[in-house]
Amino acid sequence: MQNTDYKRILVTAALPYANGPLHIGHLAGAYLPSDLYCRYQRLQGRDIVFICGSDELGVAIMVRARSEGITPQELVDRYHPQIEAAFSGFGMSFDFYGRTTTDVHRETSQSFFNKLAEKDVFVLKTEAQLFDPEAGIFLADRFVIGTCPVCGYEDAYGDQCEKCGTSLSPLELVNPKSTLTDATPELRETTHWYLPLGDFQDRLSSWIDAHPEWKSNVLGQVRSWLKDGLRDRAITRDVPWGVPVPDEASSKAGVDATGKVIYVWFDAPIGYISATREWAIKKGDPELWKKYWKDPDTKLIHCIGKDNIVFHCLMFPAMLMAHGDFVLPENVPANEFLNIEGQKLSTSRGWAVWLHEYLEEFPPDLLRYALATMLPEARDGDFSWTEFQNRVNSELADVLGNFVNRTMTFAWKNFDGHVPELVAPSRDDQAVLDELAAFPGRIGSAYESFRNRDAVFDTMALARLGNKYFNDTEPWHTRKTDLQKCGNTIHVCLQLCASLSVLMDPVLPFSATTLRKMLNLWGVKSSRPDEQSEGSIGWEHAGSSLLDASHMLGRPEILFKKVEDEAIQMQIEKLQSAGGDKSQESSTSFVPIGSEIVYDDFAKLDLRMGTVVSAEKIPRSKKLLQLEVNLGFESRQILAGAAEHFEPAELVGRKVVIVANLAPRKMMGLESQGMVLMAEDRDGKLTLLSADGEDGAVVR
RNA sequence: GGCGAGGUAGCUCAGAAGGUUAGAGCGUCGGAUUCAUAACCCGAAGGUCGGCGGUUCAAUUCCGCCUCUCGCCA
Repeated sequence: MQNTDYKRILVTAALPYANGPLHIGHLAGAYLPSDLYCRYQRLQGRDIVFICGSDELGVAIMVRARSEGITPQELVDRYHPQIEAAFSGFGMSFDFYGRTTTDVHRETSQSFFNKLAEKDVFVLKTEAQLFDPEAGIFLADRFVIGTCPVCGYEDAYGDQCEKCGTSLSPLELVNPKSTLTDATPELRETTHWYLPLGDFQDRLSSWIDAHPEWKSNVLGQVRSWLKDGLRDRAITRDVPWGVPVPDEASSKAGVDATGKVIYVWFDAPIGYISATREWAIKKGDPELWKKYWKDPDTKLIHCIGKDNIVFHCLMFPAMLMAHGDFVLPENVPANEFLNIEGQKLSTSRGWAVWLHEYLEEFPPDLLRYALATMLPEARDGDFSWTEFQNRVNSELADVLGNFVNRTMTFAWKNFDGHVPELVAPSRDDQAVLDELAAFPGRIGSAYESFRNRDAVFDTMALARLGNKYFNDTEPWHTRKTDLQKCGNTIHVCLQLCASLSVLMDPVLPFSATTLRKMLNLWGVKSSRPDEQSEGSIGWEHAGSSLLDASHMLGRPEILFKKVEDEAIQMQIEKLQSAGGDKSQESSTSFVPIGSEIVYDDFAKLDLRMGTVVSAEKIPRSKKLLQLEVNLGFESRQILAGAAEHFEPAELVGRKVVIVANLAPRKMMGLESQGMVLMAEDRDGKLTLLSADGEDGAVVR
């Protein structure tokens, strides 16, 4: 149930991981939605604090720094300011943007950890893990590579072979190697703290059950985890980059915690708390943070992408429950993912729109608006540059910008830049003013329930209403026939502009400010935390007239310039060349030549010619085709992983080379008696290997 | 493989305690208009609501199976 009695709101946006720049997916997932919400709430005059910061700890950053030959601190010192600058360029209105390498964060995380240790929440387990003797650290599965015991692929990861898809544990690899140093890992015993999530299962379940209003994608995911049953999760790591396990906890447990740190997923959400503490310190009231984290009158909202659901809906709440002093999140409105031009976003492939690059080309409001209309609220969404252009040109410029512009220029041309008086309003005039009164409530309730797209759409509807009213009342006629009537129209249109300047502020904060300047409208509350605003005009006032008759307007200017085709074309080309170059780069590299063999090794293979007699798809398999191959003297059933490359019909009658003495193997319940040889291009495309010999001919 | 979320007009997406002609914006086509950023306004065409079955007087909406996309887990 939604409690509306909260006295204050605390909003957190997922901490971006400081190992690279931000892209459009970040913005669409967590940051724009949370910023819309916070700006709206500030205009409502609510007591709200908006917290975010860089997540700077953890193995991935350490590894990245190592590969660049710099220290982890140097790496995060590079990205933290970049990320912060991109956020600020897009107008993210954080009350505080922190980072997890601060003393306050270390202290906060450790005391949280200690508190849980004191309460005997943790479980300790000792296990053998792979240790890199050269780097002096324990290795996550992912950082061990070696030869796959199943298919012989030499660069299989410790958790899975990417070639044959087999799930592995690092201990199964032949010739395991550390990806950090190439050293051969050794098995060593190590002890770790675990959070026994199972102990919280019942409390988490009933807490989740009390929130049927959460988004279905979130509830579905969380219930699925709960149904599976929650397992213990290790919350410490043997890694030299993180918050050290505190002495109190380690001596209490009697464990030497040298070199052990708190797992990044444990300390990162605590980063919300530590950033709030730093905010309070900066405000000169160091205890102020407690009001937002510990007073049950606080409504806590976590804005995240869907990849973070389990941590924010189960793990962190369990931590907060275990600690006992903190409020639990009231909602976790997670968004889905945003694709770009129909393809999954991929930073490694260069398929991304980087925020700092965008800011060099276009004003931030354009992307804020376009993204807000495409937010992946219920399912994965798609960003395309032409869609961006359409949104900007036909909605921002044509509908909103043009409405403001036609109203303003009309007022200047015919009323000397003054707001005409409203005298004896017609039924049409009054009807529009009445409609206006409903907008703040309608848009507001959409923001309130995280339906941001609806909110933005309804905002634009006000400009549409204005255009229609302008057309219907035809002031360009009435200025000659009935100046009073004409004045009424412009009066009402100007009121709509003024209201828009407030109602559009969450999505288009920069343009809203420009519009207010054009209208010479002062005294509106700020939607930013850092601007001292004496303003008394808030969200609810936007439903009524904000401009007095004879109020002097400022000069009109174009609010939104159209985006030209060339600019869009450039962006598309840039994207494709970035994405294309990368894929070419990876595909130009041929698979390296395998290790040398002697003739006898080759002679073991019995290769034969054959003819495909029949071919059909195997119903439940994506890759496999079931082939009947005639070898002249006998017929074989062979399963070939070629379903994605050939239609069964096109294989029938083809001459093929097969490995005839390969041990039979069962796949999908069918026996495969051999293997059809195919050539695999760098892009993974398969073609048959063939010759003209008779069926059964030996291939040498 | 198990689980979760989705598959609705050309595009981006709403919606439906099951019930007369399934909606919006953009795009397209036609009309009207000229104050305005060749903008605005009006109208029209466009959908077997992923497929197949079932429940029902009635399903796109409920149930089952299948299929495709994305994700989580193993």
